[in-house]
Amino acid sequence: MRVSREQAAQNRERVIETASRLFREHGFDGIGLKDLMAGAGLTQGGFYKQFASKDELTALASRRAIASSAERWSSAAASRPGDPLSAVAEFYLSPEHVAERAEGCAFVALASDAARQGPEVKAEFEAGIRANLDMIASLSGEENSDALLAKLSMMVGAVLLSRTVNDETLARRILNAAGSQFDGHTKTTKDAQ
Amino acid sequence: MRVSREQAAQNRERVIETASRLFREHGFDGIGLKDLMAGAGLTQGGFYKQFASKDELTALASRRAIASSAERWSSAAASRPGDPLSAVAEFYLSPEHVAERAEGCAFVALASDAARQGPEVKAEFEAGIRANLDMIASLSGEENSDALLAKLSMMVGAVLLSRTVNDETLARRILNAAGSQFDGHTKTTKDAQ
DNA sequence: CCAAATAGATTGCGTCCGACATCTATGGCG
DNA sequence: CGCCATAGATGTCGGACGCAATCTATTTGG
Repeated sequence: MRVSREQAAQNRERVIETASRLFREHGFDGIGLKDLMAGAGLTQGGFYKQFASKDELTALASRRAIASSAERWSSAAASRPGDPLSAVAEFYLSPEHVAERAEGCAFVALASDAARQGPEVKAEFEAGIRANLDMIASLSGEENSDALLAKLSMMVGAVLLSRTVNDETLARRILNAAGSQFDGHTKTTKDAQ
Repeated sequence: MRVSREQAAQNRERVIETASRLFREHGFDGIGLKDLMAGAGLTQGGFYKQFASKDELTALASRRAIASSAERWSSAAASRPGDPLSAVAEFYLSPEHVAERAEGCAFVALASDAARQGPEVKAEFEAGIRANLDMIASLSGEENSDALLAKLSMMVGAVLLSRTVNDETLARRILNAAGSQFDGHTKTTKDAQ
């Protein structure tokens, strides 16, 4: 059935938005076009009128996922103007964020997958990393961007590793270990032995 | 055709070994049983006489990949007895290691995938993280295991992120940023601006 | 100690399912 | 009315998984 031009544009956006969540949850190879479209309330048939290929949607959804993650960073930073970096770390390294696979950090959820994708997808990740770095640099006033890159790497790695273990206690220990690098001894989550 | 008992055992090992490399290269969902068996010089037919399911092979191959990574850590550490941790970092954060997807660190290559797997696979990653932590703790003599966990997270995150970008210069910058956290200013790779 | 029977590793084929991609029909918007 | 976004059906391919046939290493009866 034909829908309004505006409706069609909204549908396209909804597909991208849905894909950004479902890809994070299941991986690029872990979910098919049928389920992606169904997640947006559509059927698979119309997919190729909106997108050239699954790869194109992969790139678009990557950009969306990364942008969504960036918003969470800046809103966390805004919540503690005095020390935005530790605010970001506290949010980022929380068990709640680790549990939110579909809406959590795109780097954590998709980096292993992205490494195997083509230049289009990698370009989105590259731009996302640069943007993220610029953002926390301007927020924190830190001049040494290498130190920020190292911290970003650590945060991504910590959440990633904490998602691969069964033991909840170990998962928190990893998060706390990374968190303690930010502020000496401020606990970022409830204590873990 | 029947082969000797010993030959069959070797075949099984070769399948696991092959899978540990091909999974790292293509992801758990990125390669099928046919190609996995073909990589070991066998056909798909006999798979289920050796393994209960693809998931079982996934867990076995994860263990193998992690063990293989651990060997590289300890051999790197052994190459510089005076400062094993920086030796590990230098090897780990090198562009060569980043390029070696099939034989590089299993955490980097498979962590995003592992986070979506069942408890069997996660158990292998959990054990691998613990073993890795114990190893570098005894090697470095560092008592603060949280500091080591943070460094491990940073190294994994740095290699992971550097694999997701197109720009080689940015990739090296990420690696160097992580490397500089180990020894103040020792360069871990050739200069990147 | 050898030959026949058995065990079992591997193959090739088949089934079922879901993937991506394409085409036609529909029916409401412009 | 004509365009076009969507639905539904279809094609082709590759996925996981299973089974019967094959052929030989191993075991065992003589």
